[in-house]
Amino acid sequence: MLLLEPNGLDLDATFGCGQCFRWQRQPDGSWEGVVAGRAVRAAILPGEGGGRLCLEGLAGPDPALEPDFWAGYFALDLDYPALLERMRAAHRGLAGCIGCAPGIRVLRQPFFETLVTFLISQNNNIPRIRGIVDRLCRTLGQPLDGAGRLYAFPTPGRLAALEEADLAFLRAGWRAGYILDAARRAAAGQLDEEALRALPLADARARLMEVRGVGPKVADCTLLYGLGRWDAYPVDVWMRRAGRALFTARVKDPAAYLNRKTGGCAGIAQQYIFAWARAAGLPELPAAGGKNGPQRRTLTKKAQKNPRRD
DNA sequence: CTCCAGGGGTTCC
DNA sequence: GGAACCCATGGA
Repeated sequence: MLLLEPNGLDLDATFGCGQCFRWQRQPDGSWEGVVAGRAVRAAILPGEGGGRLCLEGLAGPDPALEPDFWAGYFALDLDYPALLERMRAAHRGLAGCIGCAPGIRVLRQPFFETLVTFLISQNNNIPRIRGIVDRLCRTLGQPLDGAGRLYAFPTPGRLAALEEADLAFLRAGWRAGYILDAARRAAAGQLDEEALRALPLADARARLMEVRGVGPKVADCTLLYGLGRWDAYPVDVWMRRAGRALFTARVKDPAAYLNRKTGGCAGIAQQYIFAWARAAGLPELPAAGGKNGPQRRTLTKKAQKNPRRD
């Protein structure tokens, strides 16, 4: 068992915000998840000073032996309270967004699974993403316990040997081919994690986008969540982007900006803005400049399907 | 039955 | 370059 200073970390908000898909909430409010072959139960124990983050090992190395690994995963090595204070001070609209979920932390997730899960996430919704990822791990990941409940994420090598038909059980649609291409490149050493961490941002991004199915959005999410590239969006950049989003929308509709095809990632600020959008109930918004205007597409589709007039 | 879910590839102009 | 369309699924 490992106890860490949570520094304001909110597990529900962090695991539920759509940056990760393998943590499962338990009836008692704790969370079970597998990270890089380590299965743990996580909970915030009440106590003085915001309590303690408690990590109980379920399989793999005991968390107590790897405090740095877990502190890194939860980004506890960053002074998040100070970071949030800077963000709040720098932008009024952003302050409101942060207020909706101040306990969200951008996790540092394993590279390959982040890449694959965000390939799966495209044009998809969170419950189904979770289902596909679960089937993927359950079927092709290494079992971590005797109960058949905990599985590691499949390795690139395991996936690289498969054909698209072998992944039909995933029911992931066209994304299956993308997964295989990513796996084959990773297995062949064409997606070297350390290189991607060290490369200038634009180069790392371009390298990722060589993978079939990786566009701007998946690349950005992988850089941020899976490669710890905080520099992908240095403070001034994400502040400017978030600021532009909020100002453009007159602090009314940041989600419209975030839904734009290439502008989806506002770095560390992104999840707070999404939290704001969720709290505000965003669905009916007419996505400003989205991939294709909803009404338009409907009309076109209808017209195509029903060419005859009356 | 229709829409759509936090993309991306392809194919037009 | 931008715009339109397609891609497979499953839930509402």
